Amino acid sequence: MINKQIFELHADVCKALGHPLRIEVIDLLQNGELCFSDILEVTGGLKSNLSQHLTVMTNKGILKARREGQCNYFSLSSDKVAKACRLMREVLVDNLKKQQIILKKI
Amino acid sequence: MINKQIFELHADVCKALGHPLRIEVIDLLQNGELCFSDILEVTGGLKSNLSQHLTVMTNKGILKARREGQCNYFSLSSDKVAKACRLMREVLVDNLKKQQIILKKI
DNA sequence: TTATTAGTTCATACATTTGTGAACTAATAA
DNA sequence: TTATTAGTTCACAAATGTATGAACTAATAA
Repeated sequence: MINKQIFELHADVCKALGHPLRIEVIDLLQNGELCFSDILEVTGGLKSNLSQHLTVMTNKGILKARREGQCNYFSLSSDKVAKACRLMREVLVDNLKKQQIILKKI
Repeated sequence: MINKQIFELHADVCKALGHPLRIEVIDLLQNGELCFSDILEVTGGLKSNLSQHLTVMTNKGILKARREGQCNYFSLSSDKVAKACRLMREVLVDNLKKQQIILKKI
């Protein structure tokens, strides 16, 4: 299949959403760009770990990086990422609501 | 942080998109429900493997399963999943276009 | 020049996901 | 009852992803 290659690339971009720290970063950057240390201050954890996650997200094209002097600023590559992320959050919320309804029946 | 739990749940739902076979299944189901063997016929591979992927997607609430006699029918839990998936595909396509432009400059 | 800030890269250990084939279950047909 | 169809579950090996701390680089300040 010729399409299998597309599915691999597509899944690869989607993988960039599949980690709690990366979701947190996407959430943070919805209000505009932030530099590395600002992101680190909010998320906590090791800087090496954050740096690696940001690198992955940038390589997969969901973040843009812009260096200015000592600082490295990160932003979402497009609003499509934020939109997709919000839709998946809605899917989560809908699931949790359904589970609540099931819970009440028991 | 109280939010960290949300990020974990959110990432967990997003993880369900991060595999080529699962992307292919989401693509397939955009036209409506299909039973297991119909999906297998299109995607190929081992039935045990497909079954496990479908189970994960169902558990994470992005697919619904409906048993009818011998057959197990699968469908997208909501159009939000399909929409998010299409947005991420657009992100991929935009990236590939940008790479093309860079390539031409070289 | 030396020190500091801001972040990246690397090696490695650890954890999670994935693929595989065999064994299993549940529904229907012979 | 026995066989077949349709799919699930299981155990385990292989591959991938993640966290950690130490070493590194590049830009600015003293």
